[in-house]
Amino acid sequence: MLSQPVNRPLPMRHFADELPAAQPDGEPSAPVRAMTAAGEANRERILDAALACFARTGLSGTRIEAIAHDAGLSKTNLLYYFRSKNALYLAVLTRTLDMWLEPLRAIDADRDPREALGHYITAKLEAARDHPEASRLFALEVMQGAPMLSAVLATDLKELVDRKVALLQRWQSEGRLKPHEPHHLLFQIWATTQHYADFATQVEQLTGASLADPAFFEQTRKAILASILGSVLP
Amino acid sequence: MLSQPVNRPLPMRHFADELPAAQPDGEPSAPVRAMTAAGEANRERILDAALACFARTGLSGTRIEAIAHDAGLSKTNLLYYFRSKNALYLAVLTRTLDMWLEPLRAIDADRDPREALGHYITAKLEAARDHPEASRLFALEVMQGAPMLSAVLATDLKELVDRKVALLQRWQSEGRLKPHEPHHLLFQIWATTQHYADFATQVEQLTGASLADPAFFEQTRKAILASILGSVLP
DNA sequence: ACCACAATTGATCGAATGGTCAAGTCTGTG
DNA sequence: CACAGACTTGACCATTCGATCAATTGTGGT
Repeated sequence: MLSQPVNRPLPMRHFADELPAAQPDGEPSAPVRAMTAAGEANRERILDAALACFARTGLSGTRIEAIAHDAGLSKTNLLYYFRSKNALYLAVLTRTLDMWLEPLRAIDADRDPREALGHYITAKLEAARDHPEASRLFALEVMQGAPMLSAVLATDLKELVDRKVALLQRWQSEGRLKPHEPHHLLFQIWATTQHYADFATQVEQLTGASLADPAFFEQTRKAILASILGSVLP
Repeated sequence: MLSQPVNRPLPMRHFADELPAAQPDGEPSAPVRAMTAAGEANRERILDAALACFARTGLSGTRIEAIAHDAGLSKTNLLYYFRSKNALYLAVLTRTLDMWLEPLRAIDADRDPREALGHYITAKLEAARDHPEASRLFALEVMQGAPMLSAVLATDLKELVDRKVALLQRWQSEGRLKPHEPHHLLFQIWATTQHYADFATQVEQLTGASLADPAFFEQTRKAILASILGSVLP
């Protein structure tokens, strides 16, 4: 049984905690005094270190002390900035989520379908190359049933995807795309691009290369584009 | 510091332990007496329960007691069959690996490329439908750098993949497949099919359906076949 | 220079949990 | 039936790890 949280006053550094912050900004409404520059920097370093650790060993697999060590702080000091491991995990997730969803938003009704989808695939593959930890973090989270993210996924992501699916359907009805269940198209793009981040170990073991290698990146991009665009463009 | 393992005699049930068993069969070389029928059944139930648990919460996230509970045994009794959590985890992995790789082996030089690849994709999608936990287990393991599987992956899987890649290249040089980097073809098949198992939560949240629904399964299969076969068949 | 509060630390607590031990009970075989 | 050894159990140990607390140091603003 958990002991009642007591809810004593204590440091205002702990804002984006268990529940999504009331202020979407993430900043505390009226802290008595602003956070020191060093403090801000520490927060960032912690979040970076936490992302790396959580992406590598998952929530339960990472010791809070390892994160602190990687960030160059003591465990206790880390707990000063984030009241609990769960709070830190959630903070990392939310901080990364926007960046992760952004490319999808860029699929715009004004653009040419071929160009929009091509850009999207390229952007996703670049994200897989530049932020593989973010990809792995979400993969781990979603694969385990998204215990912390299900709410956001069911609302924000769902809504965003619904909009894009509608757009793809419109393009289809206008004859600018071949008939093709839009959801599957999205899944296919996600799956193939993220595969190179999530399973980088395997990819490297089998091909000897990684997305960090520009030639391999371009080869991969071409392969994905050919397969996916080929099946949806008229 | 770990205390020296002591290595006392003790029960012979513990065979496939930390390291891959000397006997690939997995059976102890000459047990004083054979395992009881009930014992065998328990072993299986433990492995089943462990697969489900590990796939849901990962190695560090599952308590050994939860597995025991799901299998209907006491924790101590489970530890009688598997000397440690790691040993059990490894046993689950190896037991599942063969089943997981089998469809790839079925890609045969004698068969027609279209038929062989079509069968492979279908088989992988069926596996994703019928054994999503196995898919998730491997995904978790590989995403974390395959700490327990890297040896097997680097040898068995690598060798198998090399053979199939060579076959695909031969088909290409014979003009029976369009030129297409074979590794990417395999990755694409793996990524798209496994996606429906690994990210089932997300798929269900966004589409309201799962592979368990025959109509959705068939729709998915068609979509994947169209995209992948379309890009490699002449 | 002072002071309120941010930042940092080391000691410590307590629950969770992997694993051990000693003592059984059950069962197939001679 | 007797017994060796498979199977089962509950008590217990040791450690890890998240989290708390009290106390100290650093620092920005007046």
